[in-house]
Amino acid sequence: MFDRLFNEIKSIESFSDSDIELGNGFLDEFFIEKGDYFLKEGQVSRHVAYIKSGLTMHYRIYDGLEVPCDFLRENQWVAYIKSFMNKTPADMAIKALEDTVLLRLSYNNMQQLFQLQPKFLALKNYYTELSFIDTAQHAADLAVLSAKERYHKFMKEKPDLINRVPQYYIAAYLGIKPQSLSRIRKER
Amino acid sequence: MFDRLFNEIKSIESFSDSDIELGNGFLDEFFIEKGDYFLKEGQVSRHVAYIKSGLTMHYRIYDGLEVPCDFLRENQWVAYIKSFMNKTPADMAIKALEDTVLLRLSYNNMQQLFQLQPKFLALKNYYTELSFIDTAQHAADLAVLSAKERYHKFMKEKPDLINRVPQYYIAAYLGIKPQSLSRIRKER
DNA sequence: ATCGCTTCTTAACAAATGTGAACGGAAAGG
DNA sequence: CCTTTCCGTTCACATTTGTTAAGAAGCGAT
Repeated sequence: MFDRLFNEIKSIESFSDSDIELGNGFLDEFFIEKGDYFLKEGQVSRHVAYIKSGLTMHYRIYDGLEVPCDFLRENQWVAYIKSFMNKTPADMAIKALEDTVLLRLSYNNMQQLFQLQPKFLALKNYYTELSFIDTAQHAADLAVLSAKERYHKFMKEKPDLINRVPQYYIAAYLGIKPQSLSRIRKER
Repeated sequence: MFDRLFNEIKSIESFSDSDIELGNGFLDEFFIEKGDYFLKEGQVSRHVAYIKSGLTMHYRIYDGLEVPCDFLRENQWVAYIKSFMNKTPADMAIKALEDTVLLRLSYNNMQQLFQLQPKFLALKNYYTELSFIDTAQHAADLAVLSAKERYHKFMKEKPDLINRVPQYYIAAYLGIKPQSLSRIRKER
């Protein structure tokens, strides 16, 4: 059932089958309906989670407007590291844009897992680095590319999201207004 | 001599004095002249380093233009995780904007350190998360703030860099042209 | 299917940022 | 010390993006 996650994990840190079983024991399945929250602003994040199916969005509110900074979907990990690791109230929220099925790992379970098998620490490191690289690329795109170029790149790299994420969220993610995105889309 | 680094490390992961000594044994001091490179594009990064003094800049070339994505200075760690961890050629360069004194840690030494004391793995995790948070904030600023707001925020948060980094680099970091930055600076 | 609400589109105009060029001063190198 | 190059500034004008407002289209709930 969770083959994809486990095969991926094995290839990253050469986990044994017993490691996998160990890890599996600490996960619990969790469901979030479309529009509901994985993490609300002000809460301390207690879990990270692997997305079995569905779609989540990290975002902040600026001037009453929801501004996304990340979209995560099936076969990705969702977490707000800043709140989760430091146990501080989140200055950001995460909500489901679709009905979403998760495999959750709590903070305490994660710490136990790290004690029992330090390779899992290296694994978490690995995933953090992946997110870091993505975020750095997004920042570079915002600094260097025009609005039009950012949209075309988004379309090329995440074509599935174009139809799963409302356009005003995509616009905000790209740092432009919905009307501007509409204008860009109209050109050819 | 390295009190600041060691005190910081101790407070993060409750390292003992012998841990600190262990770590210290794996570091070597390294000097980079202003304008020289910590990492060239195309090279595989072999080290991370703690900056004792000086200033470095991560950047990419776009249209023949150097576009910074990070400035790091004394008491911070400099690294290009993507190349260093995956042993892939860097798609980015890091150079010194001032004469810079580093404490370097090689990839092999880091791995040894992780074997001998897994806490160091948690420490690396911690520093990666810090950079991640900074980068995510920078991306959000680029998406949400106007050029003027980005500049004022930069001035407020990193006032020392205003005088240490050439303005055309700051402009590129903020995602604007040098002339626009000049115009913003002129207004009062 | 209909109603009500949200999202998307369009347009005219305003504001912000980019472009190209010129100038002057600062810094670097001989 | 002089020369050369680089950097920061300024300006006029072009282009991009934002703003405001309105209507069309999509979507959910009844």
